Formats: sequence, structure tokens, C-alpha cells
Amino acid sequence: MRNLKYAILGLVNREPMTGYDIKKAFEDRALTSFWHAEHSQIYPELKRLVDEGMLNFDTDIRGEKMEKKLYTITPAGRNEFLEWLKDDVPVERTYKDIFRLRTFYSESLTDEEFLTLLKSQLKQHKEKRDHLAEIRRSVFLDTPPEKGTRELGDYMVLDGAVLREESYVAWLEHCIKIFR
Amino acid sequence: MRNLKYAILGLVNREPMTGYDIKKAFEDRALTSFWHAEHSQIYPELKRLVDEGMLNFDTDIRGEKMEKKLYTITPAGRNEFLEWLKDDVPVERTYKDIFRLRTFYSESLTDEEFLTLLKSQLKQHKEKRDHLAEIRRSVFLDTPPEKGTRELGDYMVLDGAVLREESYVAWLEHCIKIFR
DNA sequence: GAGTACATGTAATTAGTTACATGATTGA
DNA sequence: TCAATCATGTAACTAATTACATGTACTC
Repeated sequence: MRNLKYAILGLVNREPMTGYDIKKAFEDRALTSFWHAEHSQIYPELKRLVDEGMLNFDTDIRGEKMEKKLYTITPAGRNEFLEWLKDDVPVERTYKDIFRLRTFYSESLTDEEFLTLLKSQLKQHKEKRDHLAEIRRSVFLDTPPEKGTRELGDYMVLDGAVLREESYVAWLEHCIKIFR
Repeated sequence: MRNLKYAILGLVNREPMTGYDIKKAFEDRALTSFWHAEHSQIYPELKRLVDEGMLNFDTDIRGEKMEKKLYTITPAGRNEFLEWLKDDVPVERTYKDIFRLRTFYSESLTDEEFLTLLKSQLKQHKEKRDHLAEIRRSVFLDTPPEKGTRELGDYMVLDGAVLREESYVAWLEHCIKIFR
């Protein structure tokens, strides 16, 4: 499905970037909530996208001799990206989740053992939710940006991430209530 | 991380099963909401688990000569599974989601194009939510089973799947409201 | 007799992670 | 001068998907 291809094309379509910039973007809290890639996956994909005529690059010098490659999207790349973006695809049947897998088998744990796991997950998901909500508050003042701006995309996925964490927290709290 | 290993050990720990049974279990609505594997991944993993002494199998004959392998968990397998089950692991940083990736880049779509995608996703997630809630109602009468029963694990993940879909629906409706 | 479900495997490819490998620049 | 960050790559391995491949049993 080449999803990484489109994730990268979309970033470079926003503005010219280096591989390192792309790696950094995938570490940003908003993007990382629904996509991620290591640099070992990014650099080969960038090379491939250049071979396929989707991207060009210029070599920049920073300081005395440190080289970096600044990638730019080609018209063909932009076209492919826009076609992909329009695709209406069926929802993913499975959102893999290891903790839910453990929960499925929790009959084999003692109540205390499972409660410990539930509480640890709850703590982590609450922290994640609060962190994401704090970004939404500090960056967007909890108000959606104007339509047609890049910031609106950022806002919407951040908002979705907060909702997802809230829902996870509600589920964990429900499970804890059952076990007490 | 060998997650499939533990998903399979957990199923066979519940009761002896064939590879085909395991494949069917991964198509069941509750399990499929958070885990999935194709038979091409299951059969080699079963072979490996036998090699590692985690599973044994007996060959059953169905009808005249059709053979099937009924797998049973070994004490070593059960032990490994129980150790894995107790592990408290950090939450996954990323829950990959292609529609959220598209949303992130939606500034490059027209309002109508993006609204069409949003509405299609909304319809699908509502159907998924209703379907899951209907299973919860018909199988569990919306009431959690007793602690310590296998049914409670099934109920909890199903409940979590309903909540997750409800949260997705709420997010999509929020996005649609912004775009109107 | 046809179609569906049961039943098990392998091959080829793509996706993703962890480890290996190197070196420059900046700021404390 | 030390540490963190910038910067780019490859190798080895694990995970997962799609396609290839085969045959039986049951029900209408």
C-alpha cells in the first residue's frame, strides 16, 4: 500500500525537507499519535522516491563540509499524492493493541495482577491524554484554526488523539470498576 | 516481540485447537477488533511453537481421510504464556491509522472532497459500532459476566471496541461540524 | 454436480525494527 | 572538551500480506 511513501510525499509537499527533518516530524506528538517511521526506513524510501521521479533533491552545505539533502516534490509526486489523498478506503478491520490482547486472556491472571496492569495502563493513558490536551490548549487555545490552513489538519488529528486517549481512559476505568 | 506467539498460545491454552480454528478465531468480531493474522502466518508459527516445545499436536481424521492437527499447550508453553501475560509494558507510542494520515494532509483537498471522505468514514464506523454493540447486547445482555470467567475477557475487549468506535464517531462528527 | 466450508501448507514480496557504522556542528 | 544534536546511510532480522497450491467433506 506504500503508506510511508504518501506520508513522506505529504510532508515534503508542505515544504522542502531533509531526511532528518522527516524523522523529526515523525517524532512530533501530533503526527506520532497515528504514524511513525525510523530513519532506517525513511532514507531508503527517499532514495526510491527520487528514482521514481516523485522527489528531487539539492545538496546543501551546513558549516564547513557537512552535507544534507534537501528534498523537493516534483509535479508527478504532487499529482500522485493528491490522487492518493482523495481515495476513500474501507476502515481498517484491525487496530492491533497488545494490551487488549492481554485483557482478552486476563482470566488467567489473579485479580490483583490484572488490576496492577490496568492501573499502570490507566496512568500512562491519562498522562498521554493530558499531554496532548495541553498541546491543543497551548498551540491552538482549544479553538480550530481556519479552514484550508495546514494548522487545521494538525488540530484535527490532535483533537482525535485526545478523544482516543479519553476513550481509552474511560474503558480502563470501566474495567477497573468491574474488578473492584 | 513475538506477539502472534502469545496470541496463539492464549487461544490454545483455552482449549485444544487446529490451525483452522485459530484462523477462525481471528475472524471473530471481538478478537479481530484488536488482533488479526492470516493462515499463512499461523501455520508456520504453529510449526515453530512445536519445535520450541510450547505446543504438541495429535493428528485427527475427519471423515474418510481428511487430516487435521489438534494442538495442545505444553506445561512449558503455558508457563511462557503466563509470564508474558503478567508483563506490564509501556503503551504503544503509535496506533497507525491511514485515515488520520489523510486528515493531517486534508488542507490539499477541497472542502467537498474532504467532507465526502469524512461522511464515508462516519458511516462505516457507525456500522461497526452498532454491530459491536449488538453483539454485546445479544451475547452479554450489556452486563459484565462473572470475574474469573473467560467470558469476562471477551466482554471487556468487546466493550473497549464499542467505546473506541464511539470515540471515532465523535471525532468524525466533530470534524464534519468544523467543515460546515 | 456445484458451491461452500473445512483443512494445511509454501513462496514471494513488502513493511517495519534493531543494530551497525560514520562523521560534523553547536553550545555549555 | 564533552555532550547533545544534526546528518546519512546499510545490514540483519522479524512481522505481515498477497499469491500460489492442493485436496476433502458436507449440504443443497
